[in-house]
Amino acid sequence: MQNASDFTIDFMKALKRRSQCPISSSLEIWGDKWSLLIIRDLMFNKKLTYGDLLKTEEKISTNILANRLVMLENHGLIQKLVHPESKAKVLYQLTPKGVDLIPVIVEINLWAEKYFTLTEEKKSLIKEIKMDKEKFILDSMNSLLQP
Amino acid sequence: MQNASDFTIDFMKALKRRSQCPISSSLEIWGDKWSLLIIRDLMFNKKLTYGDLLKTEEKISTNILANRLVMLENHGLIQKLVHPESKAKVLYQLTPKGVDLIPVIVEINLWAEKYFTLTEEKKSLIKEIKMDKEKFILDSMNSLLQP
DNA sequence: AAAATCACTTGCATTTTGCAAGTAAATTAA
DNA sequence: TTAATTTACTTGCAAAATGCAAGTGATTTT
Repeated sequence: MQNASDFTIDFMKALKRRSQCPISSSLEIWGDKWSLLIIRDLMFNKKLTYGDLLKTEEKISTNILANRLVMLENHGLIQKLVHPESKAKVLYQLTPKGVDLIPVIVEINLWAEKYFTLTEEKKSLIKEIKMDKEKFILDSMNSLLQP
Repeated sequence: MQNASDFTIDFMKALKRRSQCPISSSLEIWGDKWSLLIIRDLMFNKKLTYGDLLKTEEKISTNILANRLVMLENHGLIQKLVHPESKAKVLYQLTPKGVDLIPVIVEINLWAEKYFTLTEEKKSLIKEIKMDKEKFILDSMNSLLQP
């Protein structure tokens, strides 16, 4: 289905921008139902395997996950790492470009807290954000950027 | 194609959440390539007609625009207004729920400015945001919330 | 009255999504 | 050592969404 040259076509298509608008350009990379969920998971867990990402509550499909990981990797938001214990496993982590999406993730959380009913766990996370948003963002980014 | 009962099914489907996660719940409403572009346009222009929204640089298709407008309206992010001059025209504007997405839009702009080449116009907008982000957000929201 | 504009709707081809089975390489269990 | 399991995808297929362009009924303009 999706072989190397098909993928290249998709990737090249994504490089051709609908407009010069920053919002539009961004949505072309991660404006779908799944990509920010992957960013979310890597933000909270630092390094995850393909299998870890498959097991989330939202139950992403294998082909969608594979496709999104390749897109995010090719756009420089995530990178693959060698797994310390197993050649069969791949680890993914955010790049600095991906880490820079944390303020977006934080603002989405704040918006959602206002309009959705959330679990106590999510509520306490958001309470923590609200105590000092900028500090939360900075700490999260620093934590993710060190090895 | 999309009649009232088909639409109800779609809308009810969107109410059933993949998970309790705030990010996931949000993406289920506006996590696509087009919805935040509509929010963007209403943020900068306050009230727009269907035809105005069709004429943007990104060239959204008529069926996609119609579908997104209905979804955003049904989820309470935008509302329709009677046009002061014409029964043929409909005006759309952001509700407070939609206005509350401005911090998200702002953070996306800041992210994009770091990773894309932007026009001078967009650069100066972002320069203005950076001068005092919270003030920019507050002023934008207040401006949109008054009649 | 005819033509143009408006907000959609529709037909159709293409693309994407989602389900579930498949595959080759690596690892673990027997 | 062999067999079974795990891993990261890949694939086949049906359903759903997207995008192009024409269509439609109501309203407005010529």
